[in-house]
Amino acid sequence: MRALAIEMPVAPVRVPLPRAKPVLRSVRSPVVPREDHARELCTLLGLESDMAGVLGRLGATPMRLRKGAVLLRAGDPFTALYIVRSGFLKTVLLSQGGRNQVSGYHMHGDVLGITGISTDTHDCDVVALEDSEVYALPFERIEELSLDNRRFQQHILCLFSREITRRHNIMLMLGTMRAEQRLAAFLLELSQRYLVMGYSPSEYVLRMTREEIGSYLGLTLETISRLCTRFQQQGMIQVQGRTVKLLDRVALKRMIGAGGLQ
Amino acid sequence: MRALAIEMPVAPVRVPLPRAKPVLRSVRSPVVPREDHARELCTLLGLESDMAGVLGRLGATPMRLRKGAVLLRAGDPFTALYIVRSGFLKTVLLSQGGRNQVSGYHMHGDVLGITGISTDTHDCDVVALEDSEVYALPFERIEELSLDNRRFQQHILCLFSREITRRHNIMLMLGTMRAEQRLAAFLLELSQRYLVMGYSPSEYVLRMTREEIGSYLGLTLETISRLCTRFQQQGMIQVQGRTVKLLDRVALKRMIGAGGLQ
DNA sequence: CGAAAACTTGAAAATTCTCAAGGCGGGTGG
DNA sequence: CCACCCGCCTTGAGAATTTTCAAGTTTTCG
Repeated sequence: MRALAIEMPVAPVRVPLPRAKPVLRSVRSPVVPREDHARELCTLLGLESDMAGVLGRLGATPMRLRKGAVLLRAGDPFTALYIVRSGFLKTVLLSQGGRNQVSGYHMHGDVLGITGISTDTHDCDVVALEDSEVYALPFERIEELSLDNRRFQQHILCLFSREITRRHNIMLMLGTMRAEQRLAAFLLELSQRYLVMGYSPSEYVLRMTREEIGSYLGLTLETISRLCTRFQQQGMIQVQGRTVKLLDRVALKRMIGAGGLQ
Repeated sequence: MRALAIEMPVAPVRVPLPRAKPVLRSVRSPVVPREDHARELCTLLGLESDMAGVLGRLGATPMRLRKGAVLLRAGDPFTALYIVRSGFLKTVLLSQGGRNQVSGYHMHGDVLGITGISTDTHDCDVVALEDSEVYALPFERIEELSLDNRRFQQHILCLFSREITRRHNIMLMLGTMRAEQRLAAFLLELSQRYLVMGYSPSEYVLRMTREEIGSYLGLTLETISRLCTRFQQQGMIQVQGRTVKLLDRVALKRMIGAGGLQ
């Protein structure tokens, strides 16, 4: 483990989830009974609560990351998978030629580090874009549990499959959409994620710079900036620094649907 | 199974693998003892041969696909994974907006259909670009075997992980390379695959149209065509219809390394 | 052999990048 | 507390890349 600014273990942050969907200015964790990590893991992984007993044997270690902290660095030995409890992280792919690209943004419930399995080494950096909490799930234990428990095994495979599907969507975006469509898709994707997490889907704060958005979308920061301005002029969104309001969701969706390459 | 032009079962095609690396005009299968599918699966999956006994319980079904035949169509129920024995196939991603993109080309040893797991439904088309043979591996049996056999389980997970890594490389290509770099990377990738399979890495026949190459690379067919011409003028390759000779591999690699977005 | 599909090439248009300059904002040290 | 600095963002103009449209050629296959 080469991550530096990591403190552990974590006492869950006790911030009650407001009833009305709040503007997400900072991602916080739901209230969880202290020490009962297993039950929370059930939720995070999307398993039924009767699996909590089984998950207890995983030996999940909660970790806290300060903003800017590195959870994984390319080249780190692979020992565990990670699942995000709270906060916001990015994954950065690196290639031989100094090429690099943000390949994903991660929040509550996302799984990190899967690609390390085949090479026993992680192939990308994972960095916290704000104070975050993750659980480290020792991979050996995951394998053991999978051998024991069919439902758990199915769930793990399902999870892997979903990760591939997510990449497929990114590939479709990079390969077939033009700039404005990519940004619209990106904004709506974030919106959807926040909605599922119980936050306002129509107003949120970006956790990444224009440059990072551009990297993820295969565009330059200037293009992102210009598009934000244009979308605002067209009345589809309102941008104020990193705060975004989606004013015309329908128009954004229409923009994605129409045209594109070819 | 909605695939139509499928005949089964298969008597392995008996074409001896020439000693000198032949120009790959048509992908053929290596000689395999009749009926001993399990042993061949070991090779295809990259498992040691002592796993053949275990693999026998998979109940792998060989299938033969004529050129143009559809192995999977988006929406098909998920029941099995497939592994390519011979031939050449493409995967086509489809999205709501009529958007579609070739997301991969597959040959000897590649696994298909992984993304179906999470939704119980396949989300992309798989089409044979030439006469091909695949094994269908009933997913239930894969799960059962995984519960029984740790090494097999590890291998399956490893395989999934590798598939994600493959997507990562495509994302890097689409997100950070310009047209000429993408094509160079594509040609070298094919070359590498053929080398591993024991065919000439410096001369091969493309199995797909310019349009399909373009779709995979996020470019138009005209761009592909122009780039082929230009690469030829620059003496890096020689193209004659679908036959490609790589004349200056170093130049191609240099082209990928240099520059790009940003 | 003929039709259809695939490919090449040109020219103009559109998109996106690059380079450059300036503004905003938040945090730090004086 | 204020000024300053640094990172981040915006905007413009010109350049480069890639697409689009159009026409003609070659190849494939029944």
